[in-house]
Amino acid sequence: MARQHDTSRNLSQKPQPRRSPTIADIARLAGVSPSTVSRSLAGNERIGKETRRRIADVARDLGYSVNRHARSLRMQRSGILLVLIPDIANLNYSDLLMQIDSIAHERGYDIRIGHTGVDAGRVDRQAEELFTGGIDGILLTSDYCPSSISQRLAAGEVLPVVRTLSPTAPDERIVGVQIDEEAAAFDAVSHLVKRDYRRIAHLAGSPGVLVSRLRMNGWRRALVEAGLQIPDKFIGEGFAVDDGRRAARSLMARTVYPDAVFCANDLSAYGLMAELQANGLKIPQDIAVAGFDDLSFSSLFSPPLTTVRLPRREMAEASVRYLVDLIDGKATPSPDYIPHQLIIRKSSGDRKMEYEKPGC
Amino acid sequence: MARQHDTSRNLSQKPQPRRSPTIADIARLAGVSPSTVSRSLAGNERIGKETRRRIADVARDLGYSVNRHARSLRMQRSGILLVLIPDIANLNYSDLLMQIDSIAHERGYDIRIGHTGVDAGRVDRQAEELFTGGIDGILLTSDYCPSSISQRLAAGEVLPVVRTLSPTAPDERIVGVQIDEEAAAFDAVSHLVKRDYRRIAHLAGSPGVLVSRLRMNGWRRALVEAGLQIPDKFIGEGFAVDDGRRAARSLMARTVYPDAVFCANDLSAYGLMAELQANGLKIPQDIAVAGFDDLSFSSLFSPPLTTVRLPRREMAEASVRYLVDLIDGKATPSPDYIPHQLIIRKSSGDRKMEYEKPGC
DNA sequence: TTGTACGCGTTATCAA
DNA sequence: TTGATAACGCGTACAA
Repeated sequence: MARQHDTSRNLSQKPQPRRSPTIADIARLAGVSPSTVSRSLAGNERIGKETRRRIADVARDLGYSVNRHARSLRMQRSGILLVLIPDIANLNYSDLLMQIDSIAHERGYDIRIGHTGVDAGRVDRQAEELFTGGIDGILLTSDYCPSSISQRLAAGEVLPVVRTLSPTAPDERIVGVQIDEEAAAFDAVSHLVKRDYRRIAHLAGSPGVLVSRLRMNGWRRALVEAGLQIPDKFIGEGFAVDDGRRAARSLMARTVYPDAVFCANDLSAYGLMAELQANGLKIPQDIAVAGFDDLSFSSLFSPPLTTVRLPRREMAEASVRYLVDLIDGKATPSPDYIPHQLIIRKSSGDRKMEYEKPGC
Repeated sequence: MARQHDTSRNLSQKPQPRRSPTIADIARLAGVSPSTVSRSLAGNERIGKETRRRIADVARDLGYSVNRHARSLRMQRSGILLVLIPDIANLNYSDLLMQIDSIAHERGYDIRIGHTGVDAGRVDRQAEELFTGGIDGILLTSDYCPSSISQRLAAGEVLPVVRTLSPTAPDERIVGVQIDEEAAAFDAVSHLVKRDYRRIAHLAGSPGVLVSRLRMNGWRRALVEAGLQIPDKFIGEGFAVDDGRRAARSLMARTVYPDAVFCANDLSAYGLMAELQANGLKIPQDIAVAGFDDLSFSSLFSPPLTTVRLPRREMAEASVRYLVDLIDGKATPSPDYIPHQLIIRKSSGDRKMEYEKPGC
């Protein structure tokens, strides 16, 4: 029985958002024990039909919802996946993130974001929570891997960690979901060859990153198979828009221009195109361009950019599924390559074609 | 004393990632009580110098890190902010999100993302955690507000909820951090007028959204003040790229073209420009274009897009600070408008100017 | 079918 | 300066 006369406490307490209902509250009002409420709300237990209804009613009336921290503490399981992303404001990652979020949700998980590009120390701390129960698993999307993770991996522990997007394995033991980067680059460059471009330069990514080497290898192999000459130097390096701009300037400083450029990603291709166009060069008439990623803006540029479409949806799906299986302790076979696709747009138009460019 | 001979349990247990150290473990090894460990690790308590050192050493050796769920449960405080975002893959939001994340971190908070555009029911459930201790506060970035929040707000409760980016208040009681949308639109259109454009059309946003009405008002007012005719119809509606494309087609179906279009946001301006250019129209010679948002790609288009820069960094900073103050129960004055800025680029180039377009 | 008792890891209060 | 104790809200083994 509540003591009806003890109003002093109510009067003295601050206007704090009053405590939200717990299963104990429901139990009291429904005239059952807390454990019965817990079981009933969990669903799949043997509970009296009438009891179940009464509990459900009270819970609804009270606006009950479970305290996730209490549950996580008790269950030693949080239902949270940590996704490590270098840069949310990069469309390649944010698009992937959206897919991951939606698929994780289908599997009953929420995601937290670890911003590796901004503050690695902070991300390392977030990753530690894998061992304190704060998070259940980690999804890597770049070659960054928190030190605590790689240490334990090296010690032979099996951890719920999966990598996608990036083909780089910070540790061999981390399973990855990826495309065949080299084959994709090969396809893109071979397409340029087929369109009669002959001096095909490469805007390489970052030298230290495996994905750059793979895409470069694809480019090189395509040239070799076509019997074309391989330039001794790239026209530039880097994945950022400004790297593309810089590459364009260095390109235009030469005596002989390439007639096509295969860029390691779309972003740098944007910068390259913008700078070339700002200096009066026409794409693809003067120089053709191809990229890698297929960001949503690539179809909007004038001319729209030919590029390799990264199957982000499929990668998200496969990697989340794999990670969840790992968490559940189910052994699953290591996944195959996800199929990629070359999207041909006007930036690589056949140089001998007539363009529907009006005017001029 | 640990029973040295009780190895049976170690043998029988599965290769589970063994339990991570707790303060109890540290206490045992350091020869003190758990409470002392807790206080010492928390920092600002009166702890013996030697004791403190010993505890710190043991904690480091064990690789201890705090269990966030246990702490949150005990503290009734999670250190997590829920940010409601319609679409992470929209640069306007993802850029804002990055700023928010970084500033929230400075203030000691982590953020969780609520994807209102994808699954509103799910977001409503996430918002419920404000009352169960799962999250400490909510940051709104669109006009979407979870039902449980608006209900309690309507009931007069004071909640740690702040809105930014969107000028729409789902509820008057929610404080907002915003720019003067109407003035910004006015500035953009006035700039077009100054550049001698006379038939300035408007690609409106979504009719139901306040931000659309504000930007439209700014457009209208600028025309009125310049003594120009106000078209009886918009050339289209919507914020998406495809809405811009559609608007371009409807525009080109007319007998008299406008000579400039003020778009409610950059994304729709991208679509408009792409479609106009695909049909041989030149920007700005045939039609000038201005947008709103200043996404990072707007400087890359050819021609680069004139637009209103949304001060996302400043908005993130002010709104997070305000939210944290609200959580801490500090009364702060409602913030003023954040200053905006018009970024003038070539898409609104003076029509009488000679362009450095080569060729032709 | 339901209730009792306990523990998940932490911090706050109180007493020493 | 330190330790014992309780409590945050939940789920579950065990007993009834």
